[in-house]
Amino acid sequence: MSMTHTPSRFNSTLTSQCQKCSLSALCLPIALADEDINKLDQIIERKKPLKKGEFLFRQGDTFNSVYAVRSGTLKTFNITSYGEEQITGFYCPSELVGLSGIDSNKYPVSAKALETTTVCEIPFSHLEDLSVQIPSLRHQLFKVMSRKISDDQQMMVLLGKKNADEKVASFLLNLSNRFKIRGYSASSFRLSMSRGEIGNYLGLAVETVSRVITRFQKSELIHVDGKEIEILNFSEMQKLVGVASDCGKIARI
Amino acid sequence: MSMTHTPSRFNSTLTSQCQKCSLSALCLPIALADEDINKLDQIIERKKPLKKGEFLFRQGDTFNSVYAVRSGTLKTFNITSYGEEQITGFYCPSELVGLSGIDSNKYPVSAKALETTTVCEIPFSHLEDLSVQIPSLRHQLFKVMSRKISDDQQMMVLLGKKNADEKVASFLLNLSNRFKIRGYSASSFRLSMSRGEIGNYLGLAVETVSRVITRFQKSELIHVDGKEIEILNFSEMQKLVGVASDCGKIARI
DNA sequence: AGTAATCATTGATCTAAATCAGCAGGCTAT
DNA sequence: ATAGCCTGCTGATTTAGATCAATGATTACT
Repeated sequence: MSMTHTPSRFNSTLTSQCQKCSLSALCLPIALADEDINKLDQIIERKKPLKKGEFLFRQGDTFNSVYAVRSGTLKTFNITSYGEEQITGFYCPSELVGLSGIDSNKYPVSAKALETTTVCEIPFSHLEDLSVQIPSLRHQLFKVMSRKISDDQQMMVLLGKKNADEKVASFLLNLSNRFKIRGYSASSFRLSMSRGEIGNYLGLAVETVSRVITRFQKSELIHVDGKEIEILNFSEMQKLVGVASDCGKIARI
Repeated sequence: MSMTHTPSRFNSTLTSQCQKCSLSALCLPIALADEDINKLDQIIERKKPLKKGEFLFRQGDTFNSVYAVRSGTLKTFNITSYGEEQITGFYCPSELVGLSGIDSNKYPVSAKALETTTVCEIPFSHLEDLSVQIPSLRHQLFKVMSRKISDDQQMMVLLGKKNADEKVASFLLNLSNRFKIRGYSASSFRLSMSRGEIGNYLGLAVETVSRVITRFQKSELIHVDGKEIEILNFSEMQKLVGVASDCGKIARI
């Protein structure tokens, strides 16, 4: 064991963690040269796992870092003036959480683990500095933020214009695609969030989510067993959400 | 008239347009040194005014530039799979349009003028280059994008959780604040969008918008004359939208 | 293992907002 | 001017989804 620093299971400077990480093709290192990945690697802190229900940060906390999910799932949410929680997003491995804190230097949302979750902490000031040295990293960062903006706008369309069936179908297909991109099955996966959380996110009552899911199962679009979901009929599901506008969206990385 | 380039009413290289622009304190030049403002100024193209109904860009167009609104108002919208328009935002002077195009190199929305509107075109590749030289510009750009993300998330809360009264009240107070920040009256302004466009944006039917506005007028919260709006009772309006969570949001630049 | 607590499902009822429909005031184009 | 067309307003009716209520099914706790 070295005396000068304490390499841990979560942070070794001998070899690049990012290079070994199976998510590097989806995460910030995308399109970076090996030596640049190493530079990025050195500013990243691997944190110890969060247990289900633990906070990564809270609404109002001072913003210092963005976080890349390594494993598990997070939700972000606001507390409204009536004290209810409003979920603004779910985050899968390789996705970046906390970007909304840059503007005001405080996180405008809280982030909480839906299951045991590990994240890479990326101090934003270091990331900004590094983005000056590495043009492709800078561009990637702009792309990630831009992507977030257009995804959120799609979400606004969903909330403003779609009915319950379309909302739930969009949600399931969106998750399916995110799993697919990460190399998991697109047709069979486990929901890490509760029906209540799905409803909260989609602007629906729990009961409505439950009824829609039951209805989808009866019409053999999906098969459900608790939190396990299997999508049986993709083309019908896609028809439901409106293939033309959404599928392109949903299919993009 | 020079032979080497053609200075126009909209683009003079002799003096910095940005420095003279009354919006510079709100727009990208915020916090820039004079010489840096000049550098920024030189990559910006002032475009000739758009007439009401003209497009700035269309969904699917190749992304090259972001645009700062100089005067007038724009709306951005998606065309859904059913061919309906879904408005995703309204843009006032000093606000940046087109950031959602960075990711895919195509604009995922269309942008259209609601009235005679002038914009500054900012080629994004130049802006990116310049952001390497000017740290405060780079940081400002990250901030603007971050701000957009958190504003859109507030909009998601509005669409998902609020009733018709709260939606319309939030909308009016949000506009009011944007006018106030720009040095116009916070209490008295003109809506550049139709009732139909407001409803579309808020996820409400035109009739509902009309009824809510009439109701607000009857309870003396506002006074309305066509597109002219006067807010008579700010505190009641703020109570309606839920002061705690939204007002801080709405009040920020 | 056993009990409490939370989560999910289903049915009955209610309601906010959509839809349908009719009309009036402004604008544009002839 | 005048016809035709949007835009906005209001009333009547309908409906999708919320709310209320009750009961299983999972999960968490000790």
